[in-house]
Amino acid sequence: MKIPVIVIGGPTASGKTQLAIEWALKLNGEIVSCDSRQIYKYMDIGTAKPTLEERRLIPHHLIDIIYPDEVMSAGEFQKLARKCIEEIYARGKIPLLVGGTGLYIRAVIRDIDFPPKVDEKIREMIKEKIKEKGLSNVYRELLEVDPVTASKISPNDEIRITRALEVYYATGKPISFYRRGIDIDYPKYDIVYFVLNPPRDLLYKRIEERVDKMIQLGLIEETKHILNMGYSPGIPSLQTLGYREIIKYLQGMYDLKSAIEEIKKETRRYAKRQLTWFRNEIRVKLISYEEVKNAFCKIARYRQ
RNA sequence: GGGGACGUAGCCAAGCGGAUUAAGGCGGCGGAUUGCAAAUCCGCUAUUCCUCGGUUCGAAUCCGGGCGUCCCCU
Repeated sequence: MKIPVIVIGGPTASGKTQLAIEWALKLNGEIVSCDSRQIYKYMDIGTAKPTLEERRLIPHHLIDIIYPDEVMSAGEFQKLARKCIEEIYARGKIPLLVGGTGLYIRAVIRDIDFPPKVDEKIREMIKEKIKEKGLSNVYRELLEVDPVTASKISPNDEIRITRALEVYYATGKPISFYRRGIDIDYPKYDIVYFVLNPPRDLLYKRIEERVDKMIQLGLIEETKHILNMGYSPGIPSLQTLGYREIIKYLQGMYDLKSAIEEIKKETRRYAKRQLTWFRNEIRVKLISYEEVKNAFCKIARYRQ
């Protein structure tokens, strides 16, 4: 028998946290956060983590699991989340997978096998090569060793070109080899996948309010604090929306007002990207706030 | 009342008679996304240049009237 898993996705500021807690209480569930930023310690305000009270009310997993200078990946996350889900279920509770990182959710619930871990040195080597020979030449190289993947990637997409090439060098096989036979079904668990989909104007309003609130709560101080601990402003975790702009403000590249405007704008765009992802994810149920109650009926059978 | 400047997409803005089928930026919208994903990347977004008329083979570009905005003088 497959383990039942309730998935709640949705764009940032759509109210996932609150809904998840509400449902977890009703279902006797526990929450597995599926958020690529809330995994970081110290980054609390800017990632809108659930409060300590909320976490006391319902156990939340996979929050605060690594330090800002550590790196998480979809593959690593997949393992961690699956372990959580199994443990929760073994405890006689219902796992709720909730968050805004669509790729992480997909990695957990679909049957995706990621290529084996690649030595950091290989990536460094490729980055060096890009610096020396230029991205277009490195892209041409990918075109030769893995034309299938290359044709799907933009010649400007440095991150994906690097990845495809590093997998090729590390394993001798094109990354497209590892993508074959991916099942688009949900073979792993018994999934009910909801996506919160508020009207665009309401969502944007909520984003504005949330960003203002983050500033009030001390996003600037939090950023300073992380920097003071010795973390470099250049590390991937600090490229996170919000922290990135505040760092620029602290460096004098923005005045505060512009920084805040920039965060709002970028958050809107981020929400849009999330919606694109969720909209095109298979077998999801997009629900408005009005439909939330009705949606719960579909999962009420799990109530104990 | 007199003089001057200007009026190009939601906003900013280039073009100043024919390589324009009207640059570019911002914003907006859509999409991709398989071990960095709150990252990264891609696409779309003015059949028309305030308006009416004129000059011309040809006008956003020149001329005139109208409307509007701004500045200066009185």
